Amino acid sequence: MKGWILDKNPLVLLELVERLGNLMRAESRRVGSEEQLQPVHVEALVYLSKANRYSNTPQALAEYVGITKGTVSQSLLLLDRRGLIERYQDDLDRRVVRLRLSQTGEQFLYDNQPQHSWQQATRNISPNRIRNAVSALREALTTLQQDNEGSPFGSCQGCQHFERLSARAYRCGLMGDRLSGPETRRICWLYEEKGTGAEDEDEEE
Amino acid sequence: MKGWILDKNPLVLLELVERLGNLMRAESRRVGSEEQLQPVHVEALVYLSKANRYSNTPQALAEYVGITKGTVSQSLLLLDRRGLIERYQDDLDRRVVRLRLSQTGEQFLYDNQPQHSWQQATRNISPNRIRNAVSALREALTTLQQDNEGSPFGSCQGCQHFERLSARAYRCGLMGDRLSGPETRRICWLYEEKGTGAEDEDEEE
DNA sequence: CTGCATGGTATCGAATCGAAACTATATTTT
DNA sequence: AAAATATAGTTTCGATTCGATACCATGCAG
Repeated sequence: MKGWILDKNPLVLLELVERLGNLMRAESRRVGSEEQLQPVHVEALVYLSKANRYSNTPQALAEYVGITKGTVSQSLLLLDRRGLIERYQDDLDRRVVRLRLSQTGEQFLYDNQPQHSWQQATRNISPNRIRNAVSALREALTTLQQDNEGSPFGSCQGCQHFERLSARAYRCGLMGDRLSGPETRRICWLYEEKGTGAEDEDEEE
Repeated sequence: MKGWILDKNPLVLLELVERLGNLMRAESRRVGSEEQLQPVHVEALVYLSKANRYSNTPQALAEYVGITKGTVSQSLLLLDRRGLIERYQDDLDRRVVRLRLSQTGEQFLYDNQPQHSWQQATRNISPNRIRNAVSALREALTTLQQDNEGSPFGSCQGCQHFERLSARAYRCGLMGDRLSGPETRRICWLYEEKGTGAEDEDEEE
């Protein structure tokens, strides 16, 4: 048994992350209960409100919420029946389905504000402390994703494919598209850490 | 410049917390799959390994994981059948059921180490940054719990009922029991924030 | 054309989940 | 002390998620 007290213990941090995660999940449950939506449905809507053009597909969503594509397909069916999202085919690859929030979906998020309680809860935390916490958790997330070789999910800043063409013009080097300023802040599952290269290469034995 | 303006945005922090939560949940799923256990079962085992004498009940567990007592009852039934936990009646109040990990349960956690990947992921984060992150998240948690009037869940340090009798003797002022050193570090759902507490300063790196 | 990979859907059984009814023990009121 | 109420858990029910698997359609390589 580890006899560590103190806030420096990573396990204390894990404890907090899990508890906060549980509470926000409960919040999603509360928000969705009125519309008969499960937490995962609310999460999906929130995700879609934040995903960029490469990441608004069932597969990306499945990776993001950590469930299988079959299950996601079910959830999307439900959300579609309720008119909260729209599904349409991709032009180039007709296998892929693209997703977007419908007007009703946008309205739902606007009315219910799943993130409101979090904003309230963090209103008195100084920007500095937020930034420090973000920094630490981001590092944990990056390492965790590398270890599990799961999909990254990040936004353009910090992505190795991100290119700045001029003051206000950006570009994704991987896909070749030009990106608007706001789009560079959305969630992308093609994200790859701008590593120094020789950091943690796969060393098998 | 390493810092990015948006890092100060609480929503970025929420995003990280939720993603880390999802990943750890997936980790629980992975850990439990071998024994046919659902994530919530693994979470319950981990909780029981950390709960103090006032918090090893179905009700506390239900509050902690954020599901209803009926559902928890089901899960406990399953864990009992598998021999991972033991249930016994409380002496004073015969309505309450006390829970503890069985030998098999302890062994299961020891063998599978649900927290291992987290420990790995945070191994390179300096104690200072951990402490800062803990401080920020703890404040968010406290406020969130107050707003939702949910149960607190904390450990003795920082609890207003905590009394230090001598160098190594402690006491819970609410329940009146003397507590061992290790016990003061376990999870307690009677926790109540010490009203006028110490303010933590911001530390930059 | 053929074979194979990939994105998504359909189906099925197992299990969670909340709600509500229910039991048993405690506590408060009358 | 009896009655009313509160509390801790269990049980039951129907709805839903979930993973696994099979399946379908499109893309792609040879």
